[in-house]
Amino acid sequence: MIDIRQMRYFVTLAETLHFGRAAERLHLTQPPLSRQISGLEKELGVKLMDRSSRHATLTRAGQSFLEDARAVLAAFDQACNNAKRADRGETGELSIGFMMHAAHTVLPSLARRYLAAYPDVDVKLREVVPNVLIEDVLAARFDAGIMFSPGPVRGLETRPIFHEKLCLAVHCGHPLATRKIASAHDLEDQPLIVTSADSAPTARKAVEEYCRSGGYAPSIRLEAQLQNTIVNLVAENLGVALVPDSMRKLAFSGVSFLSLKNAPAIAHALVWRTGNLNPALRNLLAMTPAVKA
Amino acid sequence: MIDIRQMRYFVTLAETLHFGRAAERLHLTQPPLSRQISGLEKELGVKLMDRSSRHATLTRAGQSFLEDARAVLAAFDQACNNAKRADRGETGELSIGFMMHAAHTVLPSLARRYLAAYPDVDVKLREVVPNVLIEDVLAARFDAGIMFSPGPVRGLETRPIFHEKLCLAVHCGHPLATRKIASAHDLEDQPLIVTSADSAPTARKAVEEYCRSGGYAPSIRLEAQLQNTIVNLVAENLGVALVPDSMRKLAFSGVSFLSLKNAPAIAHALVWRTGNLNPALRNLLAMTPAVKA
DNA sequence: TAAAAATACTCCATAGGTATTTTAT
DNA sequence: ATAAAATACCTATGGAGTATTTTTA
Repeated sequence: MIDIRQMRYFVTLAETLHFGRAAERLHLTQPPLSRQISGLEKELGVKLMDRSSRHATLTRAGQSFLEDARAVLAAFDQACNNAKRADRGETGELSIGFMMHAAHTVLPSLARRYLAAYPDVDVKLREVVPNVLIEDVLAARFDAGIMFSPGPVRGLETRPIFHEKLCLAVHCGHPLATRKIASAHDLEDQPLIVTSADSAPTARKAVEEYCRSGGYAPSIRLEAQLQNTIVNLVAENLGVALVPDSMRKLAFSGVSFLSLKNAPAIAHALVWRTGNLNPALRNLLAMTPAVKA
Repeated sequence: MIDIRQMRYFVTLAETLHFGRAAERLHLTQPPLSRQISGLEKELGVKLMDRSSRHATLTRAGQSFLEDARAVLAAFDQACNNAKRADRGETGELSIGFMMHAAHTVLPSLARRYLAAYPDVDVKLREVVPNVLIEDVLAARFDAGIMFSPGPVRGLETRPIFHEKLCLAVHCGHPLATRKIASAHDLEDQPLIVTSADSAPTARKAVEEYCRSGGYAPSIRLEAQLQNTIVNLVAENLGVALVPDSMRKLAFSGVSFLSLKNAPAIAHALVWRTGNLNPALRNLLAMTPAVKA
C-alpha cells in the first residue's frame, strides 16, 4: 500500500534529484530511500525516475506525480491543522438563539467580541420567542441561547451574564407620567401589561413579585410575548408595565418611563445544553463570565 | 507519523460510527482499528470520536477532519491515477515542430488522429524553417519534428512517413507550359529555383539528382527556404522548379504544373531525439508507421 | 575508474491477530 | 446484563541500518 511517507520521500528526491542527498535531508541513509522509491514505482506500476550513476531525473510520469504529491501533502497537513483548529474552536459553527430584547442589550457586544476573537467561526444568530429557546437549545437546534434567566431545567445549563433593572412605563397622559420615580404601592390597582407565562415567565414573575412586595396582588390586564409589544400597548394607553431599563432608549412616542424605588432586576442568561461539546461554545462560555445578582 | 492508512480507517469509521462494523469493512478486527484511531487522535492531539458502549459519534474536530480526509484520499488516488495516465502518454505535453510544407500534407491528418486518440495531451505545434528543426529536436525544444527526411544525424531518429513525388512548376508563358509531362532532359539549361542547402537540403538534393539522371548538371539560379516561396518566384518568371506534388493544390496564378517522367520522390519524415522517453511521443510513433519508398 | 544507485542481510518497530477486561447503557 | 470499545500480549511484516555489489558516465 502506497503511503504518505513514500510521497514525502519522493518529493524530497525530486527536489534534490540525488538519492544520497535526498536521504540525508530526510534523515535516513540512501538504501532505504532507494527501496522506498522503487517500491513506490512498483506499486504504481510506473517509473518515476530515470537513474544514472551521475544524476537522477524525473520521468514525465514523475513530473506529474510530483505536482500531485505536493498537493496531497499540502492537503494532508491542512487536514491535520484544520482538525486542531476545529478542536480549539477556531473554526466550525456556533448557533445562537436569542430573544429580541437581547438585541438591545447583551447580544451586540457579545457577538462583536466573539467574532473578533474567532473570525473563522461561522456564527449563526437567530431571534426566537424567549421561552421557545429552551426547547430549541435542548433539541440542539442552537448551541446557546440568550434569554431571561429561566429556572432550573433538566439538561440545561444557565449562566446569568447581565442584570437589568426594571422601570415603569406609563402612557404620557397617565397621572404618574409627571413623576420621576414610582414605588410598589403606586401600582396598586393599576392595570398591568405583562409577558405571558409561556413566553417570558421570568419577566412576569419579577413583576408579580414586585407587586407582592408592595403588599397587594397585581391586576393583570394584558399579556404579550415581547417587551416591545408591551411598550407599544402602553403607548396605546391600555395599561402600565414594568419593563427593562433598556426600553427607555428606544424612544416610543406617547410613553413616559419612571424609575422604580427598590427597582427589581431581571437576569439575562446564556443557556446551553448539558454536554454540548462544541468547542466554539466552550470559547463563548470562556469569554462570558457569570455575573452576580 | 500519521499516514494514509489511518485516514482511510477513520473515514470508514466515520461512515459506520461503529468500531466493529468499520473494522469488518476494512477487513480487519476491532482492536487494531481502535488502536489506530486512538493513535491518530494522540498524534493529532485532537479527539475525533466520542465513544460510548452503544454508539460512537464524531466530535466537531472529527467532522472537520472527515471532510478534509476525504479530500486528501481523493487527491491521493487521483495522484496515483494521473501518474499512470501520464506514464501511458494519455496526459502531458507533446511539442511538434514542422516545416510549413507539412501543413499542406501529413500534418493535418496526423494531428487530428493523435488528438482524437489522446484528447488530454497538450499538443503544441509550431512551424519552423525545415533544417533548423534538427537542432531544435536535438536540443529538446521539440519532442518531434516533421520535415523532409534528413540524412543520418547522430542522436536523431528518423522515420519516413510519407513519400511525395515532385512535379515541375513553370511560368504560364514558358514554352513547356503547354505540355502535360516533362522529362529530365527538358530541364537542361533551364534556370532552376531550389531550396537552400541550409534549410531543406533533401529537397535540393532530389532536384540535383534528377538532373544528373538526365546527364547534366543543374543550373541553379535562385535559392529559397520554403516551397511556397519557390512557387511564388516561378510565378514571377524567375525560373522553373521541381516542387512537391501537393503544391499543385494551392492555385498559384501564373504557374503551370507538369508531371515528370520518372518523377523523383521526396520523403517526409518524423524525427525525434534518441532516448526521448516522453510517453506521448511513444504513442505518436505507435500510430505513425514507417512507409517504404 | 569513480560516483551513485541497487542489493544482501540484519534488527527492531509496529500493524494486526487472539484473548480478555473495562465501560456505559 | 450486555454490547462495544479498550487493553494485554503475541506474531510477523516491513522499514531502516551496515556492508557490499552493480552500473554507467
